[in-house]
Amino acid sequence: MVDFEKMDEELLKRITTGACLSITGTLAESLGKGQKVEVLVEELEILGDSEADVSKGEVYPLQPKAHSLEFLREIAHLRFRTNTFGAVFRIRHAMTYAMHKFFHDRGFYNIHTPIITASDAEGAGEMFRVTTLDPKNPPLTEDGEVDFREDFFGRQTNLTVSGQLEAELAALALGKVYTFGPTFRAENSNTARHLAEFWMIEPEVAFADLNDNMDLAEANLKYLVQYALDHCADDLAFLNQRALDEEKNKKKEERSEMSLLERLHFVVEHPFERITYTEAIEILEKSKPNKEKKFQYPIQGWGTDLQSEHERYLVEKHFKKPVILTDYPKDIKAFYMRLNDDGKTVRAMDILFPGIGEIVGGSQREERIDYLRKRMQEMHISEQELYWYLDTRKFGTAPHSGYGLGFERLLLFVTGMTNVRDVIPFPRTPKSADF
RNA sequence: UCCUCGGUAGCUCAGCUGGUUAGAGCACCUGACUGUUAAUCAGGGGGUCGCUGGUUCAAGCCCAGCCCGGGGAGCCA
Repeated sequence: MVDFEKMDEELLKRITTGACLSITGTLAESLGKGQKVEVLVEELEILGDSEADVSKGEVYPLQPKAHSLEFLREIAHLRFRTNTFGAVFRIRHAMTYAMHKFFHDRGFYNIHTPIITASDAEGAGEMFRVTTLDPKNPPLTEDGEVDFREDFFGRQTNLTVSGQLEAELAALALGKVYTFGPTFRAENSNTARHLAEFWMIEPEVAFADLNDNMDLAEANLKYLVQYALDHCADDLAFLNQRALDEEKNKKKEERSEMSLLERLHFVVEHPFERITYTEAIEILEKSKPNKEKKFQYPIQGWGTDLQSEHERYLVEKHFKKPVILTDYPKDIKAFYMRLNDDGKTVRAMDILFPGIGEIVGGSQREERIDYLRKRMQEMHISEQELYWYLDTRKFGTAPHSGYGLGFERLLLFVTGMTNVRDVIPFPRTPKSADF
């Protein structure tokens, strides 16, 4: 509250949207509506003018009005200043802290797995090459190929697509470990759920089977959601209202059945549904949309991977809660997953969340070296390159399990935002690495 | 990468079946006002209509290619 007669008019004029002020005054009961208290300004200093050069047609991009998230993404260096992104990134911090607390309180050790890696055999996705060679004039071998022996590490290296294999090494010594770090995928994925650089949490537990793994993951997700409810109430209330306002512009059938806060409470209060892939196929085959041919991809019987529309049906229509799908056919899963006694399925689990899809992917690992070698051969994965991984099976192996949790996908659920690009400060996506 | 919708002022958008000097609200500037809380009153400046090429007497509007963004799909976390 400024007394216009006591303040320098020129000074007041300089206060534009975005300016940084230092104010000294008296806190008093407010006469205005919509607020209880206000500061009666005695001293006012402008620490930082928000100086757009009007003669050049410049403007401070943030205006006192609602901006589209797409526009704010283009000015990611300034979007921290909006109340929406303030709330989102405070929650991101809280979730980071809560993640470490969850694992620490349960006796897990945090392992820093390498970001630059020489292995490219994991099959988790396309990798980014790391090199210091001159792209215009690389050293060549006699065969005319690029000679990576001349490269910085003396071999081809990439950015990691997963810390899992290294985490397994640690788990088979320390017992319970987890990683929490950046992960890179050079896939040309253009969706609201994928980033080229994202953060992943990968716990790995010795002597744990798939059931232990599911229990851990479910507890993990519920703990984080509960932590947000307990510690980020103001920001969640704001985001809840924001989402409700957004929904007003949508058609009735496109609106969600529950508000953000209702969804968070619901997840904490209800057990996740656990079913096998085989049971899921049966449900889908008998489902209404399948019989009425409403699915774009009709259920082709046992063996094929589920499409997004099938996962959404199970989670959003059939069970109406998070679903853990287990025991997938081995042919659609990674080489390190433990083979079941039926010889055709593996001890895999995916956790599917409403509106997000796969938020967790994990498995009980194949600890039996013969089975593991056989799978690697079938999938053309070099034993020489992964000798260090096989060594853990060779020398005193143990049953163990783990999973990967996509941090940004979790944040989508907790914040109610709908695009992963809006829950990471500086998103990296195909054709976009600004700031 | 595929399908689909879109790209008009700093932002959000309008622009009818192609037809004179391309509009609104907000923002910005000037002045007035001042118990104001995102939108007080009056006036003003501001647009190579994504880019390139084509059709036409005439293109913001039609056609082609490209670039960028949204939504959906695939890949996955």
